[in-house]
Amino acid sequence: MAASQDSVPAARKPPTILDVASHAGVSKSTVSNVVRDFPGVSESTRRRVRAAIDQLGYRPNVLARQLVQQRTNILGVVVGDLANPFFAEMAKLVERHAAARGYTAMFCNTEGDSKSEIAGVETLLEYRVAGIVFLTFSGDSRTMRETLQHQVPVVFVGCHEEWGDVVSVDDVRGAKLGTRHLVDAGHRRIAFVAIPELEDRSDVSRWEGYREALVEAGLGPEVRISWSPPSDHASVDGIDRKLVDVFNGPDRITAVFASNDVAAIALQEFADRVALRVPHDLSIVGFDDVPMAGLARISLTTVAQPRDELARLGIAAIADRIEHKLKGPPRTTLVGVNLVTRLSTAPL
Amino acid sequence: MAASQDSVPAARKPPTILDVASHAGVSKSTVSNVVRDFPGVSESTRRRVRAAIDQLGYRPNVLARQLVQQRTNILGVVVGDLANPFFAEMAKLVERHAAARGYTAMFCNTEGDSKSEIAGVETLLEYRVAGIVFLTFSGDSRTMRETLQHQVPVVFVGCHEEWGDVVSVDDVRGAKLGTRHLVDAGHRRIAFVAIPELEDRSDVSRWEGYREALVEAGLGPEVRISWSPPSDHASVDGIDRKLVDVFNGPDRITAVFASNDVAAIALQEFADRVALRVPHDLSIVGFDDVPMAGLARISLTTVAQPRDELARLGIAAIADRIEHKLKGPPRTTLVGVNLVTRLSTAPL
DNA sequence: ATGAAAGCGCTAACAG
DNA sequence: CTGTTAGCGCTTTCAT
Repeated sequence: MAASQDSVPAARKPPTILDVASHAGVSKSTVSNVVRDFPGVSESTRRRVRAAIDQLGYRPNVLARQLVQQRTNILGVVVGDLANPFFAEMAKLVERHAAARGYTAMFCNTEGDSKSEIAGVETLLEYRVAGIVFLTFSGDSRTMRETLQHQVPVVFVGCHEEWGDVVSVDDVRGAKLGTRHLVDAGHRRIAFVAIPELEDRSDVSRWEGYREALVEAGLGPEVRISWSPPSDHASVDGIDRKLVDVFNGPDRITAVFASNDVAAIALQEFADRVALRVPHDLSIVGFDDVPMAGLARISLTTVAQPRDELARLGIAAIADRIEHKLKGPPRTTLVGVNLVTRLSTAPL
Repeated sequence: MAASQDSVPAARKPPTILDVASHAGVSKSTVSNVVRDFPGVSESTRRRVRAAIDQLGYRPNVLARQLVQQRTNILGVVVGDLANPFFAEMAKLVERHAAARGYTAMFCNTEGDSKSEIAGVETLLEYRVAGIVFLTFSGDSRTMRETLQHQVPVVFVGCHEEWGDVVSVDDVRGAKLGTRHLVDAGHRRIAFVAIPELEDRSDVSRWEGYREALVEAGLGPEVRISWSPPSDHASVDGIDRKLVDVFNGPDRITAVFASNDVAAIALQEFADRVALRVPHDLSIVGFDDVPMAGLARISLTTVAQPRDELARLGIAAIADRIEHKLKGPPRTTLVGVNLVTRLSTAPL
């Protein structure tokens, strides 16, 4: 094989609709009509045009089309951490459902940083995305709302802000379910654990659910642990402590409700490291039901979110909004959660 | 708050460069010059224009710009399974490095299906992406090559095809390393496990490395297990068998080299289920070193790929190709792997 | 049934 | 230093 054959050539200019037109001996409008399957085109010309298209390898330029149509089929998807298995799966599902409805997804990973969240959204807006799907909203609601106001439809999937459509689980209910499971198992000293980098509005609701469950059970006080794995320290009710101390001593925490599975699994890992036995010394409940949670070796009790349903309804909501099938004030759709009981929890 | 305030309004038409121009009392070229930080613009007009931009909330229309410039800053990223933690992490890194070099990533999940791979690439091509990054290439090389030929630069990151730039680890060497670790531990009956849905060119190389390690050690024959978790059966050297039987009896397999961590962890899970002890009854080596592999409860011995380096070099390669800083025939860049020894392997 | 013409919002010469 | 002009590739009236 000659070297020249193997060389990577400068990208050749792709054929335009005009090339096809002259090749087929018709006007460009006719080509356009054929491409878009517009009715009134005679069978013979249609065939001729099709032939020219195949021959030249013509592919319509979406940018040009969308420029004249004044709207794109691009959906911006904002996600905090693609490496978090929950979001990875959601991203995949969102992409699939978007494609099924004729939209192309443009992702934007924000690292949970409100600065890059704004920057990402700005980029999406420059591409004139038809809508934005937030899988995480970690940012500053005020600023974001200002930059987005009246620009594009927005849907929050698995998270919530009151200024856009929402499709999510009832986080309060879910957290209550998870915490109550611990209460029912006889635990009295139950803490809430969150990873600060990932905190958003959902965490607030989950904290709320946790709190309500404690109150209803006449338990208290609530204990909030803010922990960045794999650190040995954490902020417990706002003050810095050695994490291991929290789980030892007479007043020790015997069970934890984590605001998501990543936090829960990190805590389990921590427990293993410091020779705390789960669930014997410490029961752990997570939130999300990431695939990993189901592994026998992890076996995490957790509150499962119906990921596919979230993605499907989320895309449906924004597509309907874009296509003006849905009008009026923001709508919230809540889907059910259910507790998956595994081996990370046990009676006290 | 009035209901009308909360309603989701029809997207307002965003201001154009002309609006800004008239607002600032200059021509649109001047606005354009300001936006693009073009030198020769007087400080006073620059300020006036900037003011108008802020006031109107003007945001350049990237589509229009890229249409006239005849090139986009969009990078297409083709990935087989975003939910696979290795690819999720790679996707995230690729997005970040792309952004750092001024490109926007457009992802396209193929489910390892060559049909949707083609469809996805077609879509990317319609958007006139500046280049395509393959994180997986599961497809039909022939067809793909035809559709891409002379269209856009292509880079294969962590996978390889000879018709584009490649940035990957030396899969053969990596697999040899992993397998040799088993050989050195005294294992004599070592099998190769792959999940058919995820197989691609890398798997072929990894099989090759596995084979070479066996040959060099004077061991054999090689055994290839093609398994779809969590099935109880698998194709062993082409014939269907109960998977558990492979690891029992006098001629039992005592160690396995899996073509990736997902397969390895699935196998470990299977072993747990059928009461095979890892590593006592069965040693397992994976490939990738996904974050999960490092959890104490998983503790998978595996061949680690330097993900960030792969992503960085991959983006550098394609960006250089796009920007004509790199010319000539396809180039292959191999980066080092290293074996991470954990508790899933032990001497026979 | 087909073609001509007017833009979509922007950049990039080129004039002034 | 600033404005004028000619497109980029396409869709969309409106004639023919």
